[in-house]
Amino acid sequence: MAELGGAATTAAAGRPRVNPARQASLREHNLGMVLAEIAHSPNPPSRADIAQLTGLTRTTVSALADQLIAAGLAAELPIVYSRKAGRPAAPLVIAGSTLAAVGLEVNVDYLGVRVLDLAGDVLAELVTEGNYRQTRPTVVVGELAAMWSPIADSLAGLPIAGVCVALPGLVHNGTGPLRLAPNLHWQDVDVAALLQARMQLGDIPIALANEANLAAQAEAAALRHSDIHSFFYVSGEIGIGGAIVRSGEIAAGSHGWSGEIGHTLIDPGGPVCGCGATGCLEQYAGKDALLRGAGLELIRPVGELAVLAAAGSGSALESLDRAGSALGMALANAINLIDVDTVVLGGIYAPLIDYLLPGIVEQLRARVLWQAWAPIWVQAAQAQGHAALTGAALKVVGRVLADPSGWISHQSLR
Amino acid sequence: MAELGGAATTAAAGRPRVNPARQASLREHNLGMVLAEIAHSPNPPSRADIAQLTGLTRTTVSALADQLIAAGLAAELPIVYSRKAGRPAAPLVIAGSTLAAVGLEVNVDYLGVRVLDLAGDVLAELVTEGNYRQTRPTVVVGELAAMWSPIADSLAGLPIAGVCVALPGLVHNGTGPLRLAPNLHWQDVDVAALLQARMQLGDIPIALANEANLAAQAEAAALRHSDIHSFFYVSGEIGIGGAIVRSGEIAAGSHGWSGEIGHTLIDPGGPVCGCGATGCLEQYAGKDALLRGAGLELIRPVGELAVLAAAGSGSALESLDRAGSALGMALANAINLIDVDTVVLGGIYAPLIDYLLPGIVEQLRARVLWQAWAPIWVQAAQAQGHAALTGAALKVVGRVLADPSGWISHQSLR
DNA sequence: CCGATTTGTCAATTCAGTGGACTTATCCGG
DNA sequence: CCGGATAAGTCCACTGAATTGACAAATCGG
Repeated sequence: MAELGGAATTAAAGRPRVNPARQASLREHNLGMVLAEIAHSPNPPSRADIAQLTGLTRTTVSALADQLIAAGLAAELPIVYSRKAGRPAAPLVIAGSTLAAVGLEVNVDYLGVRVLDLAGDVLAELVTEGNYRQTRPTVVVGELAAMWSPIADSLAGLPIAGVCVALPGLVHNGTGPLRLAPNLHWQDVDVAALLQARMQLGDIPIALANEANLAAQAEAAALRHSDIHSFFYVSGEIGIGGAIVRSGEIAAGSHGWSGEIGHTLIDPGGPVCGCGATGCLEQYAGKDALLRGAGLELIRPVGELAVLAAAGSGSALESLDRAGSALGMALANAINLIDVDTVVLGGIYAPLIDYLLPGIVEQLRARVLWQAWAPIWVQAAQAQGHAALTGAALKVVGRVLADPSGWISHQSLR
Repeated sequence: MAELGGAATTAAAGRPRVNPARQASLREHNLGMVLAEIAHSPNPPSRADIAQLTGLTRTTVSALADQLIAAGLAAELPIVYSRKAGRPAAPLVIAGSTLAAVGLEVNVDYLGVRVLDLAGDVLAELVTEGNYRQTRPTVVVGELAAMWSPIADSLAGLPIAGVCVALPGLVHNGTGPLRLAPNLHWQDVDVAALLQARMQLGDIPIALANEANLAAQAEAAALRHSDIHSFFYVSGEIGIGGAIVRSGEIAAGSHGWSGEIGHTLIDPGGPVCGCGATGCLEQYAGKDALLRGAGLELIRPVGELAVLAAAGSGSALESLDRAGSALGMALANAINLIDVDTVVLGGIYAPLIDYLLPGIVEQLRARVLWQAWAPIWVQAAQAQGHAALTGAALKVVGRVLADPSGWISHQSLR
């Protein structure tokens, strides 16, 4: 976004290049800017507000807004009487229910479908709890497609802007196959192709992404109206995922695999990890390690751990403290490396944050080089309830918001 | 760069915003694109070549090229007869000797000045070896300014595009004070203000940056015509610095402090580090640790270590192996986190790479999650001879190349 | 009801890039 | 030695997007 002439084309094995800018690029850019302003303002802005905020003239904003309204991407609210002098403003909002952004998720203990409209409101949703460890991809994808089909009917002709699937593993470049999902026990599965065959979506593109990255995207959206736009997101589940967010955007890395913090080295003499190495963070702060350390069965929900800790159970507190310290060490490494000043703890860590924080803070104090010069914030995630599912749908929404002209011309073709 | 309407303005404590695009933004963008093409093509391109490469029309490229030539940023070479049919092409190059980009460096064992022109050729250079541990900033900056003054005279009226200073420590945001340079023993020093007072440059801005980040910038320039544009750069010195390079640009982080890998945790039971924590990478792979492990005095040059290793010295090989393993562990963490597929070893590691590589590769094999799906490259730095000094000057060059219209209008004001 | 004020629109202007035709300059084959 | 083929660079009329300043619309306050 914000690239003149569309995104820079990173030609395979070539020097990074930028696209030429023509008159149409101006339109695309400014159209995107106006739509972003409508989408992200705390309350619906008027054309004049947008002109003020963007630096464009009212004339230009008017023309652009009209185009957005005509395309069904924005809408005018009834004018609101502000009891101030002057002609009252017509507030603009993102148009709801004009398109469907589909988020899907395959995770270790549930499958999910969530459909948002452009405004981010939920149009439909379905989550099936289950146990998907060591499953066969074709079967699970079939189940997911079966969940989709009644929802597809209920959407009744609403144009589908795209589909994005959250997966608990390494996804190659946002489209390529799922390389490795250790807890599902999947490897080199072309999830997009499997879904394409079963969902009957025609040529609607199916994107794949890592679950933690998408949860971070949902969190970035939740924090949009705060001052926090760059942070490191930690997603505590069976495994520990993470994502780097800069100015509200996921920094995905060269292959889309960035943010993997679960196998940070904590102690070379530590326990052997499922990945084959020794002393990984996951062995100290993963869900299994937390529960085992507290003497709980691995299938118990983490809520029980919080209950035990609140009751003062020694083994629970000890397990949480150990996990907190280990998390702190790994996060200190990460913060020194990528220089962010905020850490957001999601997944199972959010409800446990009070017990984890002392250990984390102690390690950050000791190990982050610049901790004396700038504050470091650690907080629980705002986005709740299958955040990755929301993030997946938001990714589709974001694509339309970032390039409304693309969507408009795409729509006008059908 | 590549942002329509100039860089996005990240307003303090506001949501990230983008600038409005007007006609002039088109010019700026395309002018920058044409200049970048001239600067980065392996051999001097003609107007027609540039049109081909950028996607602009020949007409447009001609107009833009003429503007660049008029501004003294580009120049036409004598036409070259290619023995092909058709009118011969006039090759365009970056104009040499039309402006001066000044790189300065304060490091632990030398001070340096290096002046490049826009084409990247060295116009002047002066390096003074010395021992600057535990020095007083005013004295050292005075020395540096004294080195500058004869060079300034020799540049005889060439316009100075900017000054950038490489420092071995945490620099706040590229301009703010130097927060901490442990080996110089400096803390919260406003180096820019000190230099401004002594260099008599008028209102020419003085930027500051971390030495490792700038060395990485030089390396990125050296690798420009290769296929490598994203990598993690490790700068082995007394301390161990690093930098993240993505598509040829330094990813500096929220405060400009990213890339610090020297205090990655290797073993919580390890030796106490100067930073106060235990088991940092620096204690295993820093210059002092390497020499001490090999039984050498700390003031010896690392060349002696390579000699000992080549002669088969057990303690030298052991020290190098230990360092290699530790580096491998830290790099595995970093690669999992930021997802790059290339590591460049600079500073003292470049000449020692053959001895370090086995340990590094072993750890990367064991700990990088995706190592089975994509190759990881580890190589020695190409840029030699005070790379940070070159990087500092290149940063100034880069600013002009990225925004030629800014430079042109700036120049026309005087 | 009228002036002040603010929103939204209209018309004329400016400016950058495009597309097609044209000029310039070379190579090559007869 | 000349003319056709070929490619580079330029000229010119045109298009499209944003700007500027004026104007119409709609409200508030006295």
